[in-house]
Amino acid sequence: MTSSASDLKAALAVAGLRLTGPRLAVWEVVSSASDHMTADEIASEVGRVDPTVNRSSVYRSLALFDELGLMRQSSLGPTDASHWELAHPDEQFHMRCESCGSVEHHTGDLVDRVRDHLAGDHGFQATRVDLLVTGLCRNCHP
Amino acid sequence: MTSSASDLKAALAVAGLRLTGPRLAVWEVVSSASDHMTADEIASEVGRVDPTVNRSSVYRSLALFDELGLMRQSSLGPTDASHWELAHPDEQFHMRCESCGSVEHHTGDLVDRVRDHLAGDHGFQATRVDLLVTGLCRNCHP
DNA sequence: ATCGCAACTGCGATCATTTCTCAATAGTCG
DNA sequence: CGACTATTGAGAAATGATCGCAGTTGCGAT
Repeated sequence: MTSSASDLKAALAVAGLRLTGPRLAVWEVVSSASDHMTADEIASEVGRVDPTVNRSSVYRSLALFDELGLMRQSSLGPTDASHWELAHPDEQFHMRCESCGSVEHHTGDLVDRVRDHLAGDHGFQATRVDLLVTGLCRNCHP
Repeated sequence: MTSSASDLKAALAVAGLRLTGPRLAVWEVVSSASDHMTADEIASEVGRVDPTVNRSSVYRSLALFDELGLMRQSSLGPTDASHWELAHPDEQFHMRCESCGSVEHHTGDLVDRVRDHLAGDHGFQATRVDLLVTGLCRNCHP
């Protein structure tokens, strides 16, 4: 068991939950991915490692990890399937280029500044900021 | 025909498209709504006015209006159904209170500032900014 | 170790939302 | 009027996600 797996086990344990095969498989697939993945991609990859794992369990695991704050669900458009990635301590957002289709993950203080602005000016205490920017990336605009 | 309906007709005409019954009905329902609506709510309301209008046409009209920049599609969570509202010249974003469930539409320079920040620091030319903030509104947090 | 029980899973049905296909209809322009 | 094309209704189907249930299993307590 790798160290991140025992971390996962500990995180589950404090909530009275267990580290199971499906959950570990989902965790390993997502955490070893270089990019974010759709639930479907995750399910396929998990299925290659362990074909007995059911799709429902993948969804259940993802929802659980999201609830525990271990992963983050995001969407690249109202119609598209959700994407999943490990939660990052610095909140991040996505910039999608509508020309080349690339999706850049971006970390920075922008999200924090949005949060502060809302707290100050609007009395709104943000727990979660979902920001998706669509446009032309550096390589694609004139 | 109201003035906004003839504006709509003109906007369609420049694209070589027609103002039809279903399109007008969808337009009137959405533009007379005080809040944003789901496609399902729009379809129901359109159905009350004209029961012969098919659901598909509602979806088609909404997609068309979005493409023409007349309406705006947004989503309050990766799983939730899309919501539609008239496009607003000042871009706006949504603040959803996770306690009382209220959704506040907010207009302001925040979105523009995000846009400017990305253009300056990251060379990203944003055409669209989707911002959803979840948290506790003024009335619900301590 | 092994026991016991609640957490968890596989399975498959089911749901909700949205898109598709296609033949029929209807504006619009000459 | 006649042809051309946009548009529609109708319903099937694709997609993404969730649910209920009966059986299984992880893991702390014994």
